[in-house]
Amino acid sequence: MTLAEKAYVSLRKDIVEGCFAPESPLRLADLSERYGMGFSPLREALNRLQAERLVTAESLRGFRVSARSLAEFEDALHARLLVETEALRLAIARGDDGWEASIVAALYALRLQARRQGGDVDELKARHHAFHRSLLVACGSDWLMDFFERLYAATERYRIPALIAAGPQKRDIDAEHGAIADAVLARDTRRAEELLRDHYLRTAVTIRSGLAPA
Amino acid sequence: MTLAEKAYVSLRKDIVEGCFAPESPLRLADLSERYGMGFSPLREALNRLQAERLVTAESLRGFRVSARSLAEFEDALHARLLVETEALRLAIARGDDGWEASIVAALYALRLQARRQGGDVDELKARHHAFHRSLLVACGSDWLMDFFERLYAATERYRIPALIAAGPQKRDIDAEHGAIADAVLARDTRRAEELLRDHYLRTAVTIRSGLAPA
DNA sequence: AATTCCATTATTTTCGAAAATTACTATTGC
DNA sequence: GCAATAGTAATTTTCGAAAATAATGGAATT
Repeated sequence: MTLAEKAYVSLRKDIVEGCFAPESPLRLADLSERYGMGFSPLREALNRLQAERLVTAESLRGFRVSARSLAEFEDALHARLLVETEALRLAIARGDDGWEASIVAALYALRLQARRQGGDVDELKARHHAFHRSLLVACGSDWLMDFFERLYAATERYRIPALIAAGPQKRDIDAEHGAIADAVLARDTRRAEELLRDHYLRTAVTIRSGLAPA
Repeated sequence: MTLAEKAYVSLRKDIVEGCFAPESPLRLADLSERYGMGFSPLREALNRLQAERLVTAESLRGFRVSARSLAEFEDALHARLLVETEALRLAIARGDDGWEASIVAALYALRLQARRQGGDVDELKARHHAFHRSLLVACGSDWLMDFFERLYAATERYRIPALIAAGPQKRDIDAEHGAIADAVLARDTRRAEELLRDHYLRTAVTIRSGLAPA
């Protein structure tokens, strides 16, 4: 893996996880020290992230972490529902046995990590992402999967801080995931779409309440 | 405008217009000579285009123009219909007088250029793009507009060569545009969606017939 | 003849410095 | 006191060379 690729992965993770505050400038000298590389690979990574809307660039004034706002979250949520319900419909129509098995496996792995007390939070996030991706991956559309990845990252920037702010959840998220998986495996398109939609709308409620005061 | 931005604009245009054959390698030395700049701004532009799926990169083997295939075209078309019908619905629901006026203006400008014999083809393409964008811009969703721009570029890579290959059109594209604009201005969501859909599906027929032999 | 190995060449990737631009600070003039 | 300004520092952007890696071609070996 080249340095530019490493820079892309690290920066993307750190931005999504909120290590850099929204709108804070991403100075090359700082990044160079933080990640231990020269300017060139960092600039390449920043350009990729710019195309993904995770960072913004202004001519001759460098790069900043993209702003967060309620409006942008609502927009991303709306786009996400559009993209994911369509991808889910296609996946249920097209998915084969291997796809079904991969959903079961992803859900199982997610639950293992969720129940492990004091487990690695990064690993939990990765498995959560993997589960949601597994539901859609059989849609067979590179474009929809690309949009899914973008929107997942965009909304994750809101979800993580909101979860921390909201404290203990009243929701049984594990059960929600289970119900979605059941509906998908039963090829019940309408029910799966509805459950996935509700799942995201419930998360949105938490995020909105955490975002309103800020 | 920085050199990297110029490189991005030029490269994007040249790739969409097919100046570089699909899958052909984009060698830095060649690009450096073609665009009259060093490697750094070119690499930054290529990284942005990679995030947009117009170029592909392989570690330590540089960049290539993304492949074209019937499957990818069908995928992009499908995603485009999903995104644009939703954006159109929102725009019709939300657009104000200024938006309506901008559609009338864009259509008028497009027709002027289309009827000008021997006019600048680049200008015609730009106005065609501007007209289609004007229909959607009132949707108020940055994400959907972002996806629109991506998918427009992706499908334009197929449309231009197909138009050349197909020769004189039997379609009255001008009338199709007019009908779409009329339906949108009448706020007839269902009809507007249907006409836009048909418009793209007709273009798709031409593209498929031009792509099948290749 | 086919294959492996090595040397050479071509190309990408990265760095460090130079150039260009912006941001900051202190000073001047009113 | 405050705006304009010149000078300085900080920062981004770009270049050219160096380092790293891949591709090529030819000789030696099986």
